[in-house]
Amino acid sequence: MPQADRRISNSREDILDAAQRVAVREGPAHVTLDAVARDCGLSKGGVLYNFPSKDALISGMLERLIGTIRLIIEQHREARKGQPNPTLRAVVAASKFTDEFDPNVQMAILAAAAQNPELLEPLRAEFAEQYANIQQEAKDPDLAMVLWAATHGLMFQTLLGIAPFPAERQNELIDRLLAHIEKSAR
Amino acid sequence: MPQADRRISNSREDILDAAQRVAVREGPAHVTLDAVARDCGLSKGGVLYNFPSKDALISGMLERLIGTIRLIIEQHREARKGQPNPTLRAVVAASKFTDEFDPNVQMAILAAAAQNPELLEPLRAEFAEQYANIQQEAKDPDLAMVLWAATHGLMFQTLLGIAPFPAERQNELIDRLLAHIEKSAR
DNA sequence: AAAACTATACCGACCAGACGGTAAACTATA
DNA sequence: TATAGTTTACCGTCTGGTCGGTATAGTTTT
Repeated sequence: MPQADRRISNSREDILDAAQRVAVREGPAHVTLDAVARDCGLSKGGVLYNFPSKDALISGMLERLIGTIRLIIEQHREARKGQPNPTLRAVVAASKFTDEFDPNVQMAILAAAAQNPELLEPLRAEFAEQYANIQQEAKDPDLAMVLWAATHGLMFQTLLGIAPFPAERQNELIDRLLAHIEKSAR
Repeated sequence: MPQADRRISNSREDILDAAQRVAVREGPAHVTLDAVARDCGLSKGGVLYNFPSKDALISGMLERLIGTIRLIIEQHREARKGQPNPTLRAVVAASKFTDEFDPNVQMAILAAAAQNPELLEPLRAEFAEQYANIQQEAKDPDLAMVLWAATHGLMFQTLLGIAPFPAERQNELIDRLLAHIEKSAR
C-alpha cells in the first residue's frame, strides 16, 4: 500500500465507509448497491467498477473489519509478549472493544453469508490462525479452547441482541475470563 | 391443543416441514414463499393463508425449533434433577445434538432476523429463562455464565462453518466443559 | 328436508417495487 | 491518445404481498 496506490483511488475506502454508514443508519437489509452509491456520492456504476459484484463489496467490508480487529488484537498481544497465553489473552481483552463495531455492519455481512457461505472465508482463516496460536501457547489446550469459545459466545449474543444481561455484566464476565486464564497458567 | 384442533389443520406443520426441506436442499436464501408453497404442494395463497406474512413463517420456524430443543434440554434436565447445576449441564449436554438441526435452517432464520431483529424474540426469551435458571442454581454464577457462553461459542462457530476444528474435537471440548462444571460444583 | 347463507381453506393470476448487473458514452489524467 | 475512473440509462428477475374467486362443509332459515 504505497501512497501512490492510495491516492489514485481511495474510492474503495470511501465506498466501504459508505457501506458501513448505510448499514448502521438503515439496517443490514438496506445495504444495497444503490444505497451505498447514493451515500458515497458515486453512481452505482462507479461502485461496481471498484467492487465488481455485491459479494466483492461485502468481502471488502469483512476484510477491512477483520483487519482493524487484528490490529487491536496485535496491540494487546504485543503488550503481553513473554507472558503466558498472549494470544488468548489478547483476543479476550480485545473482545471488550467489540461494541465499537456496530452490530448492523456485522449483521449485513452475516446476512450476505447466508446466501454465499464462502464470504466468511477470511473469518475462517482468521479463526484458524488464532486457534493455532492459542493451542500452541497453552499449557492446557482444552481449557484454552473453552475460554476462547466463551468469548465468541458472548460476542455472538450481543451481536444478535439476545444477551440476557447488560453490557457491564458482560465486561465483568470477560474480566472473569481473563482471571481464569491467568490462574490456569500457574 | 386438543386433538380436534390438530386434525382440522395440520397445514401449518406441513408448511414448516416444507420450509425446512427447502432451506436444507436449496440454501437459506431460497426459502421464499413460492418455493415453500411448491414444496408442500400448496399454492402461495395457501401458505399465506396459514402464515399471514413471511415473517410469520420464519417466526413459526424458529418457535418450532426452540420447542424441540427445549424438549431435549428438558429431558437432560430431568435426568439431572437434584444434582448441582442441572440446567447448565442439560444445556451443555444438549448442545451435542445440535448437528441434527441443519445449519441452513438456522441460517435462514438468522438471515431473516437481519432484516427484522424482532424475529429473534422467542430466542431471547429462551435465553433469558436459561440464564435465570443457571444463575440461580450455580454456586459460582460467573463461572457458570462463562461455561454457558462457551457452549454458544462452539455452537455459533459450527453454525457459521468457521470452526477451526472437526466435530469430534468439539465434542471433546463439550465433555471438557461438563467436567469443568462438575469440578466447580464441589 | 330443501334452500339460502356463511365460514374455512385454498387457488392462481397479477402487481409493484427492489435489486444486481450491463453496456455504451463521457471525462480527466498521464 | 490511451487508459482509468465514472455516469447514465436500462434490463431482467425475483419476491412478498394482494385480490377476486372457488369448493367444500357446516349452519340457519323456511
